[in-house]
Amino acid sequence: MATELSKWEEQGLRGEAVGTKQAPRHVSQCPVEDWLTFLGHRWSALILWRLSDREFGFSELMETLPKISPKVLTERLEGFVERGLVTRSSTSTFPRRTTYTLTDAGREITQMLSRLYEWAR
Amino acid sequence: MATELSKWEEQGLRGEAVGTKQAPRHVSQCPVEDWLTFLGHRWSALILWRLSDREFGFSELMETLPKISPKVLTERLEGFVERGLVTRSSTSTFPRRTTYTLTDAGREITQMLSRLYEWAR
DNA sequence: CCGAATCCTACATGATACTG
DNA sequence: CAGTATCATGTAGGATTCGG
Repeated sequence: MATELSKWEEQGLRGEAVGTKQAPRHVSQCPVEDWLTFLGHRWSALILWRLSDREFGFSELMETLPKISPKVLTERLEGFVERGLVTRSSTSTFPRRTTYTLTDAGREITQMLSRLYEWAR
Repeated sequence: MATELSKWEEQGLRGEAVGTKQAPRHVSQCPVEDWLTFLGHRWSALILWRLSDREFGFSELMETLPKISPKVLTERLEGFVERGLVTRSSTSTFPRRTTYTLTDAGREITQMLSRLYEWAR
Protein backbone atom coordinates (compact mmCIF):
# COMPACT_ATOMS: atom_id res chain seq x y z
CA MET A 1 0.00 0.00 0.00
CA ALA A 2 2.74 2.40 0.88
CA THR A 3 4.33 2.31 -2.53
CA GLU A 4 1.50 3.94 -4.41
CA LEU A 5 2.23 7.36 -3.04
CA SER A 6 5.99 7.01 -3.20
CA LYS A 7 6.39 8.88 -6.40
CA TRP A 8 5.04 12.06 -4.81
CA GLU A 9 7.21 12.22 -1.79
CA GLU A 10 10.51 13.04 -3.45
CA GLN A 11 9.21 16.34 -4.65
CA GLY A 12 8.09 17.82 -1.40
CA LEU A 13 8.48 21.39 -2.55
CA ARG A 14 7.99 23.34 -5.68
CA GLY A 15 7.80 26.97 -6.66
CA GLU A 16 11.47 27.86 -7.04
CA ALA A 17 11.01 31.58 -6.44
CA VAL A 18 9.21 32.88 -9.50
CA GLY A 19 10.22 36.47 -9.73
CA THR A 20 11.90 38.09 -6.78
CA LYS A 21 13.77 36.25 -4.08
CA GLN A 22 13.89 33.04 -2.08
CA ALA A 23 10.23 32.18 -1.60
CA PRO A 24 9.70 28.60 -0.38
CA ARG A 25 6.14 28.75 -1.75
CA HIS A 26 4.90 25.26 -1.21
CA VAL A 27 2.50 23.41 -3.50
CA SER A 28 1.82 19.80 -2.67
CA GLN A 29 2.33 17.46 -5.55
CA CYS A 30 0.57 14.60 -3.79
CA PRO A 31 -3.07 14.54 -4.90
CA VAL A 32 -4.28 13.08 -1.62
CA GLU A 33 -2.58 15.72 0.49
CA ASP A 34 -3.71 18.30 -1.97
CA TRP A 35 -7.37 17.34 -1.68
CA LEU A 36 -7.23 16.95 2.07
CA THR A 37 -5.69 20.37 2.45
CA PHE A 38 -8.25 21.87 0.16
CA LEU A 39 -11.19 20.23 1.91
CA GLY A 40 -9.69 20.97 5.30
CA HIS A 41 -9.88 24.69 4.82
CA ARG A 42 -12.40 26.37 6.99
CA TRP A 43 -16.03 26.24 5.88
CA SER A 44 -15.32 23.92 2.95
CA ALA A 45 -17.03 20.89 4.39
CA LEU A 46 -19.97 22.87 5.68
CA ILE A 47 -20.55 24.64 2.38
CA LEU A 48 -20.46 21.39 0.43
CA TRP A 49 -22.81 19.90 2.97
CA ARG A 50 -25.26 22.71 2.41
CA LEU A 51 -25.08 22.24 -1.33
CA SER A 52 -25.69 18.53 -1.02
CA ASP A 53 -29.21 19.41 -0.01
CA ARG A 54 -30.11 21.85 -2.76
CA GLU A 55 -28.70 24.70 -4.79
CA PHE A 56 -27.91 27.99 -3.11
CA GLY A 57 -27.31 31.61 -3.96
CA PHE A 58 -24.38 33.55 -2.57
CA SER A 59 -26.22 35.60 0.02
CA GLU A 60 -28.29 32.62 0.91
CA LEU A 61 -25.14 30.74 1.81
CA MET A 62 -23.93 33.75 3.75
CA GLU A 63 -27.08 33.58 5.84
CA THR A 64 -26.89 29.89 6.59
CA LEU A 65 -23.22 30.22 7.58
CA PRO A 66 -23.52 32.93 10.21
CA LYS A 67 -19.87 33.72 10.73
CA ILE A 68 -18.33 33.44 7.29
CA SER A 69 -17.00 36.48 5.48
CA PRO A 70 -17.84 37.17 1.83
CA LYS A 71 -14.17 37.00 0.94
CA VAL A 72 -13.78 33.48 2.26
CA LEU A 73 -17.05 32.32 0.76
CA THR A 74 -15.92 33.60 -2.61
CA GLU A 75 -12.59 31.83 -2.27
CA ARG A 76 -14.25 28.54 -1.38
CA LEU A 77 -16.81 28.68 -4.16
CA GLU A 78 -14.18 29.54 -6.74
CA GLY A 79 -12.10 26.63 -5.50
CA PHE A 80 -15.04 24.27 -5.81
CA VAL A 81 -15.80 25.40 -9.34
CA GLU A 82 -12.14 25.18 -10.30
CA ARG A 83 -11.99 21.60 -9.05
CA GLY A 84 -15.24 20.60 -10.65
CA LEU A 85 -17.22 20.04 -7.48
CA VAL A 86 -19.68 22.83 -8.08
CA THR A 87 -21.33 24.50 -11.04
CA ARG A 88 -21.96 28.20 -11.06
CA SER A 89 -24.72 29.73 -13.14
CA SER A 90 -25.70 33.34 -13.25
CA THR A 91 -28.60 35.24 -14.77
CA SER A 92 -28.17 38.56 -16.54
CA THR A 93 -31.37 39.99 -15.14
CA PHE A 94 -31.40 42.49 -12.34
CA PRO A 95 -30.93 41.95 -9.51
CA ARG A 96 -28.54 39.27 -10.64
CA ARG A 97 -29.15 35.77 -9.44
CA THR A 98 -26.26 33.34 -9.17
CA THR A 99 -26.72 29.77 -8.10
CA TYR A 100 -24.24 27.16 -7.02
CA THR A 101 -25.00 23.51 -7.57
CA LEU A 102 -23.10 20.34 -6.75
CA THR A 103 -21.77 18.34 -9.66
CA ASP A 104 -21.57 14.54 -9.67
CA ALA A 105 -17.98 14.80 -8.51
CA GLY A 106 -19.18 17.06 -5.75
CA ARG A 107 -21.67 14.43 -4.67
CA GLU A 108 -18.96 11.82 -4.59
CA ILE A 109 -16.99 14.05 -2.26
CA THR A 110 -19.91 14.74 0.04
CA GLN A 111 -20.50 11.01 0.24
CA MET A 112 -16.94 10.57 1.41
CA LEU A 113 -17.46 13.38 3.91
CA SER A 114 -20.52 11.55 5.08
CA ARG A 115 -18.52 8.39 5.71
CA LEU A 116 -15.91 10.40 7.55
CA TYR A 117 -18.67 11.92 9.64
CA GLU A 118 -20.02 8.53 10.60
CA TRP A 119 -16.54 7.36 11.49
CA ALA A 120 -15.57 10.45 13.43
CA ARG A 121 -18.40 10.73 15.91
CA MET B 1 -28.18 14.81 4.49
CA ALA B 2 -27.60 18.47 5.16
CA THR B 3 -29.17 18.35 8.57
CA GLU B 4 -26.66 16.05 10.20
CA LEU B 5 -24.00 18.71 10.39
CA SER B 6 -26.38 21.55 11.18
CA LYS B 7 -25.72 21.55 14.86
CA TRP B 8 -22.09 22.45 14.29
CA GLU B 9 -22.52 25.40 12.04
CA GLU B 10 -24.01 27.80 14.55
CA GLN B 11 -20.87 27.79 16.58
CA GLY B 12 -18.41 28.71 13.92
CA LEU B 13 -15.98 30.21 16.36
CA ARG B 14 -14.80 29.49 19.83
CA GLY B 15 -11.93 30.51 22.01
CA GLU B 16 -13.11 33.84 23.39
CA ALA B 17 -9.62 35.13 24.20
CA VAL B 18 -8.33 33.01 27.05
CA GLY B 19 -5.96 35.34 28.80
CA THR B 20 -5.12 38.61 27.16
CA LYS B 21 -7.08 40.42 24.47
CA GLN B 22 -9.36 39.97 21.48
CA ALA B 23 -7.96 36.87 19.83
CA PRO B 24 -10.35 35.30 17.32
CA ARG B 25 -8.59 32.00 17.92
CA HIS B 26 -10.58 29.54 15.91
CA VAL B 27 -11.17 25.93 16.81
CA SER B 28 -13.58 24.06 14.61
CA GLN B 29 -16.37 22.37 16.47
CA CYS B 30 -17.34 20.34 13.44
CA PRO B 31 -15.66 16.94 13.66
CA VAL B 32 -15.52 16.53 9.90
CA GLU B 33 -13.81 19.85 9.33
CA ASP B 34 -11.61 19.13 12.28
CA TRP B 35 -10.39 15.81 10.89
CA LEU B 36 -10.00 17.15 7.39
CA THR B 37 -7.91 20.05 8.63
CA PHE B 38 -5.82 17.75 10.72
CA LEU B 39 -5.23 15.26 7.92
CA GLY B 40 -4.72 18.06 5.43
CA HIS B 41 -1.66 19.37 7.22
CA ARG B 42 1.50 18.88 5.31
CA TRP B 43 3.11 15.43 5.47
CA SER B 44 0.23 13.91 7.43
CA ALA B 45 -1.06 11.71 4.65
CA LEU B 46 2.40 10.65 3.58
CA ILE B 47 3.49 9.71 7.08
CA LEU B 48 0.36 7.65 7.67
CA TRP B 49 0.91 6.03 4.32
CA ARG B 50 4.40 5.04 5.32
CA LEU B 51 3.15 3.59 8.58
CA SER B 52 0.50 1.58 6.81
CA ASP B 53 3.29 -0.55 5.47
CA ARG B 54 5.21 -1.25 8.66
CA GLU B 55 6.40 0.41 11.85
CA PHE B 56 9.04 3.11 11.68
CA GLY B 57 11.54 4.87 13.89
CA PHE B 58 11.86 8.63 13.99
CA SER B 59 15.04 8.98 11.96
CA GLU B 60 13.86 6.31 9.63
CA LEU B 61 10.83 8.41 8.82
CA MET B 62 13.07 11.45 8.44
CA GLU B 63 15.03 9.59 5.80
CA THR B 64 12.04 8.43 3.80
CA LEU B 65 10.58 11.95 3.84
CA PRO B 66 13.53 13.89 2.45
CA LYS B 67 12.34 17.42 3.04
CA ILE B 68 10.54 17.24 6.36
CA SER B 69 11.94 19.00 9.41
CA PRO B 70 12.19 17.23 12.79
CA LYS B 71 9.89 19.80 14.31
CA VAL B 72 7.09 19.07 11.89
CA LEU B 73 7.58 15.32 12.11
CA THR B 74 7.33 15.53 15.89
CA GLU B 75 4.18 17.62 15.64
CA ARG B 76 2.54 15.15 13.28
CA LEU B 77 3.46 12.09 15.29
CA GLU B 78 2.23 13.66 18.51
CA GLY B 79 -1.01 14.56 16.78
CA PHE B 80 -1.45 11.01 15.56
CA VAL B 81 -0.84 9.56 19.00
CA GLU B 82 -3.18 12.10 20.55
CA ARG B 83 -5.93 11.14 18.16
CA GLY B 84 -5.35 7.45 18.54
CA LEU B 85 -4.10 6.77 15.04
CA VAL B 86 -0.61 5.75 16.07
CA THR B 87 1.03 4.02 19.00
CA ARG B 88 4.41 5.12 20.24
CA SER B 89 6.72 2.74 22.08
CA SER B 90 10.18 3.49 23.27
CA THR B 91 13.01 1.38 24.71
CA SER B 92 15.12 2.56 27.63
CA THR B 93 18.30 1.10 26.20
CA PHE B 94 20.95 3.24 24.57
CA PRO B 95 20.83 4.38 21.90
CA ARG B 96 17.13 4.80 22.45
CA ARG B 97 14.82 3.18 19.97
CA THR B 98 11.33 4.56 19.47
CA THR B 99 8.84 3.02 17.10
CA TYR B 100 5.60 4.31 15.70
CA THR B 101 2.87 1.89 14.71
CA LEU B 102 -0.57 2.34 13.22
CA THR B 103 -3.54 1.49 15.42
CA ASP B 104 -6.76 -0.02 14.08
CA ALA B 105 -8.22 3.47 13.91
CA GLY B 106 -5.15 4.50 11.95
CA ARG B 107 -5.78 1.70 9.50
CA GLU B 108 -9.35 2.82 9.05
CA ILE B 109 -8.07 6.26 8.19
CA THR B 110 -5.48 5.03 5.73
CA GLN B 111 -8.20 3.00 4.07
CA MET B 112 -10.20 6.16 3.60
CA LEU B 113 -7.11 7.88 2.24
CA SER B 114 -6.72 4.99 -0.14
CA ARG B 115 -10.25 5.50 -1.43
CA LEU B 116 -9.59 9.19 -1.83
CA TYR B 117 -6.44 8.35 -3.73
CA GLU B 118 -8.31 6.11 -6.13
CA TRP B 119 -10.93 8.79 -6.63
CA ALA B 120 -8.50 11.64 -7.06
CA ARG B 121 -6.27 10.34 -9.79
C1' DC C 1 19.21 7.90 17.99
C1' DC C 2 15.24 10.99 19.29
C1' DG C 3 13.83 14.71 19.61
C1' DA C 4 13.34 20.08 21.97
C1' DA C 5 14.05 25.12 21.43
C1' DT C 6 14.37 29.25 18.41
C1' DC C 7 13.52 32.15 14.92
C1' DC C 8 11.38 33.44 10.73
C1' DT C 9 8.35 33.44 6.54
C1' DA C 10 4.03 32.41 4.14
C1' DC C 11 -0.49 31.57 4.21
C1' DA C 12 -5.30 31.20 5.94
C1' DT C 13 -8.89 33.72 7.89
C1' DG C 14 -11.49 37.70 9.44
C1' DA C 15 -13.49 42.45 9.75
C1' DT C 16 -15.07 46.00 7.21
C1' DA C 17 -16.21 49.08 3.58
C1' DC C 18 -17.39 49.64 -1.07
C1' DT C 19 -19.07 48.59 -6.14
C1' DG C 20 -21.59 46.75 -10.73
C1' DC D 1 -27.88 40.54 -5.12
C1' DA D 2 -23.20 39.14 -5.65
C1' DG D 3 -19.35 39.95 -5.02
C1' DT D 4 -14.24 43.02 -4.67
C1' DA D 5 -10.64 45.65 -2.10
C1' DT D 6 -7.99 46.50 1.87
C1' DC D 7 -6.03 45.76 6.17
C1' DA D 8 -4.85 43.13 10.19
C1' DT D 9 -3.62 38.87 12.79
C1' DG D 10 -2.95 34.13 13.99
C1' DT D 11 -1.36 29.76 12.74
C1' DA D 12 1.36 26.38 9.84
C1' DG D 13 5.64 25.17 8.05
C1' DG D 14 10.55 25.32 7.58
C1' DA D 15 15.78 26.05 8.77
C1' DT D 16 18.89 25.53 12.10
C1' DT D 17 21.05 24.48 16.39
C1' DC D 18 21.35 22.10 20.67
C1' DG D 19 20.51 18.44 24.46
C1' DG D 20 19.52 13.67 26.84
